[in-house]
Amino acid sequence: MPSQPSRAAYHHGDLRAACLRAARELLAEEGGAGLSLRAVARRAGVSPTAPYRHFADRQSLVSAVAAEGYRELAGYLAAAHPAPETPDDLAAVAGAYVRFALERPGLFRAMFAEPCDPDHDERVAANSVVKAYVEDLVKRAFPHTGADAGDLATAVWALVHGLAFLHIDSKLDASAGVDERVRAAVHALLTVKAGNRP
Amino acid sequence: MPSQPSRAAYHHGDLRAACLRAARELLAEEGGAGLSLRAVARRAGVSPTAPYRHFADRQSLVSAVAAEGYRELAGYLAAAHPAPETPDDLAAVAGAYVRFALERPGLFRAMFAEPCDPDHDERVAANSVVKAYVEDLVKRAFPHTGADAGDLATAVWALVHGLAFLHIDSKLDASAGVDERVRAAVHALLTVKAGNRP
DNA sequence: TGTACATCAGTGAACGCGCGTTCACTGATGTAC
DNA sequence: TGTACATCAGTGAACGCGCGTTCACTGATGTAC
Repeated sequence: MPSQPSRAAYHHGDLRAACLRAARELLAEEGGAGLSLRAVARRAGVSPTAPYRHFADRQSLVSAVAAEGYRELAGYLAAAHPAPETPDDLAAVAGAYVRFALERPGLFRAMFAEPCDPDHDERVAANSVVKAYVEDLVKRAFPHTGADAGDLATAVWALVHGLAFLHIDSKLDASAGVDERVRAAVHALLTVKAGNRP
Repeated sequence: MPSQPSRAAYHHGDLRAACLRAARELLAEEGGAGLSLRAVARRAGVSPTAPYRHFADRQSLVSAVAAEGYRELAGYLAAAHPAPETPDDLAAVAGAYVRFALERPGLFRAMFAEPCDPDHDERVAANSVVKAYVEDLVKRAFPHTGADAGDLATAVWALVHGLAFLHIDSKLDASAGVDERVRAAVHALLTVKAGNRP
């Protein structure tokens, strides 16, 4: 008779989920260097080799965590503004992007600080979702920019991505409020393009 | 009698410089994970502990490499345009920034992909030089933007920094030419601000 | 110029560590009859 | 309902590895007299 069906259903319950949770905690506490299969197992309270039942190797674990991060980022952005249409809406989403990175620097680095393993389908798909989301977003906020819509999307993404990395790597003064700085920088870019609308 | 005064002056010649060179090669070939003191010593053809004569510990070596990278980046940008004054000049410098990252992704990551060790004076100084350079650059290209000059400098730096990272982490289609993409994105931003000039 | 000595760059053995991964295993769960 | 069996999640010992760092050392270089 199992104790509870939802938790600890059998041997462990859901070791895969527990590993992912442990991996995220390790990323938060020790950064990418601390993310080892053995550390994950230790934290999940399980033998060093147990995770191999759920992940082929270390790389596979990392990719799974990154994929989870991408999905979470997409949700985070959507929550910032459900249906952004104006440049101001877009600025709010941009702020959310940077905030996401600042609140989970370890995860954010794991997602972006290396080329995506092209063999890990789940990760590739999650990455694509974010990219498509950003492009769609920019196209919706600036529907009349015409042929350079892709360039604009790239520029916007690069701007917030650069702000995120410069902040988590402490390359900017932390004196000014982060949110303010993002807003100011994004507005400097967006004010312009808004003028392009008919 | 020493063989040659410039090279192999005594025991090794200039092991410190040889270590830095070896470290850069390792970064280029294997990335940050391959940069160990032992690997550096091996590559320099010296015993595993010899580098300790020149670097207090691993962190110190990494910081020295990063500092060298910052100085090199400053030179690289200056070479792209010796005295940038117009937005077009600035776009050229921005392109150089991204090219620098693409040509030395390992070094670029070592420079930026972690908070700067605040105890390593040389590294802190080199980092400041780049930051001041970017700010000065933007101020010179847009002398009349007034109070938000700092925000604009941040935005420009973030834009090129984001482009650099998105490229070296393969988050953008590599199909379009990198230089073209940078130019297009930078122009999207700069065209606007150029309109602010009297 | 020649000798005695101090300096210090590089050596080599050794330490303890955590890592990824393998393997044969155990023991609980689920299924077929 | 009860028993026999297959499945498979997790175990634990073991492997070989490269790492950072320590230590006492050696031997070449430079200096004082």
